Amino acid sequence: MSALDGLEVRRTTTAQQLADGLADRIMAGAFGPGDRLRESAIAAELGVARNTIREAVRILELTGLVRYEVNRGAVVIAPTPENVEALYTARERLETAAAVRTPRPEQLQAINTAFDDLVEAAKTGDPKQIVDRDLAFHQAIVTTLDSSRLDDFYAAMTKELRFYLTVLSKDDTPDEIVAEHRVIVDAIRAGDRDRAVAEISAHIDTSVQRLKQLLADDR
Amino acid sequence: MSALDGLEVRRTTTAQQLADGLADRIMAGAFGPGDRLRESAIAAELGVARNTIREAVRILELTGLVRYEVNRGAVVIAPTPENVEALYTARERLETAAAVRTPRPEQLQAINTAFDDLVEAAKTGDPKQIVDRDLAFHQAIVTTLDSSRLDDFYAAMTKELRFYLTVLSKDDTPDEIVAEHRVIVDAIRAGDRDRAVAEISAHIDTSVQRLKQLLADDR
DNA sequence: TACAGTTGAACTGTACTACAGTTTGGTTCA
DNA sequence: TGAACCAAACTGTAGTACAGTTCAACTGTA
Repeated sequence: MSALDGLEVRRTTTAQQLADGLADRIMAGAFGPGDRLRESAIAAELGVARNTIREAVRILELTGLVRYEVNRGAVVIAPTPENVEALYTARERLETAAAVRTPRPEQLQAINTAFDDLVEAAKTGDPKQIVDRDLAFHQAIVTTLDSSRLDDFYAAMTKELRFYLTVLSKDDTPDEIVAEHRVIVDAIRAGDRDRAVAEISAHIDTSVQRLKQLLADDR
Repeated sequence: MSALDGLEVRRTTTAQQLADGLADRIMAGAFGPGDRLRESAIAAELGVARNTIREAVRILELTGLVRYEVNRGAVVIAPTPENVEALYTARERLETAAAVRTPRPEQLQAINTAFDDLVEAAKTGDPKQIVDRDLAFHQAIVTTLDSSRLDDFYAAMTKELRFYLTVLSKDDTPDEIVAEHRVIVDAIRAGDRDRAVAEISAHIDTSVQRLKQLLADDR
C-alpha cells in the first residue's frame, strides 16, 4: 500500500464522460425507446460543442444502447419482439453452455453469493435491485465459461436487457423469482448438469414469455 | 420477387464508407498492429475533413480492429498472447456448445458445403483463400446455435482473428488443415456429439498453439 | 372530407478554422 | 551515458457554416 495509492490523473476525455453520462440517463429512462438524441439540443444544454456530443454518441453506440440511422442520427434502441427473442436465445445458449461445465470452487461460491444477494433483494421488494441481482446471478453463471470475451459480451447484453426491463417497468413477484432461481442453484450445487441446463432453459423461456407479454400490453 | 428487387438508393454516409475502406486497408496489412491512425494525414490524403475521419474511425472501433487511447487516438489492435488466448477460448466455448446440438438438415448441409469449399481451397494452395474458408467453416458450425446475436459476435471475432493471421502470415500446410477439419465433419455427420466436441477442442487447441508459436517467432 | 402537393423549420452530415494540452523524437548539457 | 529540455506533430475540443434530408403543418383540390 503506497502512500500514493488511489491517486490518479484524470485519464479520460470529455466525450467519454458524456457517453457514460448519457448511458446513465438512457438507462434511467430519460430517453425512451425510439427517441432520437438531438445533437444541437444536448450540446447547448451541456455547454459543449456539437462534434463532442457527436463523438460521445458514437462511443455510446459501442454499448449497444443506441444505433445510428442515416440522416436521423442516434436513436435509442427499442424492445421489439425480435430483439427480445434474439437476446434471450443468445442468453440461453451461453448459460446452458456454462451449466454443463463444472464450476471451480470460487465460481460456485460466486454463484451462491449472487443467489443469496438476490434472496436478500427479494425481501426488500425493491424492483430495481431485484432486477440488478437477478442479472448479476446470471452473469455469475456465465463466468463458469472461463472466457473474458464471453463475459464481456454477456455483460453488454445485460445492459441492453436491463434497459428493456426498465422501460417496461417489469412487475415482479419476488417469491416466484427466488423460487425459479433456487431450483437452478440447487441443480448446480448438486452437480446435476442435465437438470441445471433444463432449469435454466425453462427459466429463460418463462422470462422471455413474460417479457413479450409486457411488450404486448405496452402497445 | 418484385420488379424493383435489388433497386436501392445509396443509403450510407461518407464516414461509414471511410470506415469500411479503412477496415479493408487494415485487414490487407496497410497498417500494422500497434500503428496509429493519424487523422490529419488520412484526412488530407483522402480529401475529407478531419472530423469526418474521426467519426469514421469511431465507427471502425465498433468492429474491434482499432481501439482508442487518450491523446494518442486510434491504434490498430495487436495480437498479444493474452488476446489470442482469450479469442480462442471464446471460440472453443461457442463451437463446442454448437457441436452438442443436433444441426437441422440445412445447417448440416451448410457445414458440408463449407468443408468442401475448404478442401477446394486447399487444392489451390492460396493461403488467403484457405484462411477464409477455414473461418467460414467454423462460422457454419456456430450457426447451429440458432442465435443471430452469437453469429454476429462470432463474426466480429473472426474479423479480428483474420487480421491476426494476416499480419502473422500464417504458413499453412493445406493437407494437415483439411485432415484436421475432416475429423470434425465426420464426427458431426455421424451424429457423434462427444467426438465432435473433442475434435473441435483439439483443433482449436492446436490452432492456438500454432498461432502463439508464430507470435513468439515474430518477436 | 380525404388526400395529394407544398412549404418551412429543425436537424444531420460534412467542411473548415482555431487553439490548448499532450506526446514524441531529437538535441543539448551535465 | 543519461537526464533535461525543446520544438514539431498530433489529439481533443470549440465554434461556424452550409447543403441536403426529414417531418409536420398548411394548402389546395377532387
